[in-house]
Formats: sequence, C-alpha cells, structure tokens
Amino acid sequence: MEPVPMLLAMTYRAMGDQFHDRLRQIGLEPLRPAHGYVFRFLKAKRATTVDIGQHLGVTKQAAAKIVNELDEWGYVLREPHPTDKRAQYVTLTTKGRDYLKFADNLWSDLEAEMAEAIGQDTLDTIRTGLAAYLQHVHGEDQPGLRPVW
Amino acid sequence: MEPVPMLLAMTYRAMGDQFHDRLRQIGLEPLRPAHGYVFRFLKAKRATTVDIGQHLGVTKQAAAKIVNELDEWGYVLREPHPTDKRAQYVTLTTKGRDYLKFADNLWSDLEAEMAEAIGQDTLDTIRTGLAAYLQHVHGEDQPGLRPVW
DNA sequence: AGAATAAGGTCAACCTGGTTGTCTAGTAGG
DNA sequence: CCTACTAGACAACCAGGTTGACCTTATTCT
Repeated sequence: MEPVPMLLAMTYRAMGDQFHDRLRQIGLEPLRPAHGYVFRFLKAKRATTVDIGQHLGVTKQAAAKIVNELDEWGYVLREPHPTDKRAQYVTLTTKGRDYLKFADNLWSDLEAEMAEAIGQDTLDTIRTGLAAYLQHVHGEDQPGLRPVW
Repeated sequence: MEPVPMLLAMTYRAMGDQFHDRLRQIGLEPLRPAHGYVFRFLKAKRATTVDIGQHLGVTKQAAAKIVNELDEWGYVLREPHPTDKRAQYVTLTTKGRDYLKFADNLWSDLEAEMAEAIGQDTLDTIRTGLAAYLQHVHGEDQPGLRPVW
C-alpha cells in the first residue's frame, strides 16, 4: 500500500504537469509554481520582496530573484514605498492580473476534470480533509509554501 | 478557496517535515525522500542503477549519485550481474532493510495521527480518491516519482 | 563470423534554484 | 543622537539535477 505522502506527491505532479503543458501551448513564459504563488499573494495584499520571501518560505535573496524575473517579463513592477525609502512595493501589472485569471480558470478546469474522474463528493472530501489536517498541524499561522521535494 | 494542488503540496510538506524531524532525532544520515523511494523499489525487485533512475524519473547519472551515497553509508551494495558483465545489481544491506522498516513504522504513525485528526473514513477516501485519479490520468504505467517542485 | 548498433556505467562540465555572508542606506526606539 | 534593526543588492557557494562524451559489453542484422 502506497504511503499517503507518495500519493500526494504523485497527484501534485500529475496536476502540475497538466497545468504546465496546457500553459505552454499558449506560449507564455515558463512560469514556475512559485511565480503563481507570488501572483496570488500580491493580489491579496501589497507586499515587498521581503514579504514575498516570507510567504514563500525562502530567503529574501531567493525572493528577489523571482521578483526580478517577473519584472523583466512584465508581470510585476516595483514602486516606491510611501513612507519607507528603503522599501519597494511589488505590484501586479495588467499582464500579471491577466495571467492569474487565466491560471485560475485553468486550475478550475483541471479540478473539474478531477471531479468528473473521481466524483465531486470525493473531491470535496479530499479538499476539506486536507485543509483540516493542515489546520490541525499548523493551527492558524500556516507556514510558507517552500519547495516540496 | 485554495486550489487543490496547493493543499496537496502543503500536506506533503507537513507530513514530510514531521517525518524528517522524528528521523533526525534518531540521528540517522540525512536521507532524502528519493533515498526512501529507492529502498522501497529495491525491496520490491532486483534493480540496476539504470532501473532506479527510470523508476525515479531522473537520468542514470543522477541515480548513480544517489546510489553512491547509499553505498558509502552502507545502506546498499553493488553485486555483479550474473549474465551481463556491464551491469551491477544494487541490493539492500541489512542496514537498508532496517531503515526501511523503521521508516514504514514512522509513516504508519503519521498516518494514524492524521486519521485521528480528520477521521479514518476521510483518510480512506483521500487515499482511494487520489489513487483513482492517478489511475485515471496515467493508466497502468505510472510514471516515475520525479522531483515535485 | 563480423560489423553496426544499443545499453550499463563513469567522468566531467554545466545549469538552476536555492543558501549564507557582507554591505549600504534608511528606520525606529532609548 | 546613538544604537540596534531592517530592505534590498551583490557575491560566493552548494545541492541536485542535466547533457555530452566515453569505454566496455551485449545484441542484432546481414
């Protein structure tokens, strides 16, 4: 019997691969999961590079690299912090928001296909079950989304 | 609402971190998930480095590195292939088998705690649901367990 | 049998996505 | 104002992979 974590990893891979494949057909930059998490985070709140690193669970230097890429590709831009002259807010451009919208639709599609394959109720149970487990382990303050492997 | 893959990744991390923590308390070498997968694979069948690479979904060179480590640490040893003078079988030592046993117990403990937290039936549904999805996506020939992130 | 091709294993160079460590400029609290 | 801290940039490094070349042994095809 496969250990549960193995199933989690394999399923994650399977969904991620499909996501990536379909994305590539559109011909967008080779965005990695971390980029997506940044978009989602930036949509929710204004944030600096340090904030992003914290959220991702990586060092600020690693976060800075990611932000640089996103900047070069036009998904985000930096604007001066109103009160702190050291800091810069990282904000989504229109391209960034469009990407996020597109990605969200794609995820919805993939989840819908999953629901079709294993049943909506089963999928719901998976979702709530995993969420409950995370709640149980981490309590309120969920940790970053650091690299998985 | 969190996308499902995010939940998968976070849960995988959470379980993996706990596994790693408890393992470290025992003071064993810093084995990574890939090493564990190798053990599991070697227990099931005799295999060469190339086979291992295939199973892991990495190049034979990457597999060779892993096997080298495991060899140095005494978890596996190489023995000549009976009919093919090029090839070597990689086999588990007693230390390797002991580790695997220990790890399996640890995983069981973690799953038991998970079951306690979210309910045995929920956990069962998660397990069968994910397995069914993988079956649906990949059919019979499951792919390797390549790095997840 | 002999030649061409494929496969196991090793070596070496390189790439990527992270790390630590150091520095400057700006902030905040006593 | 002085001290301690923080945002961000720069550089060196590391781990875990990759690609490519190679040698040796196997296999296949004529």
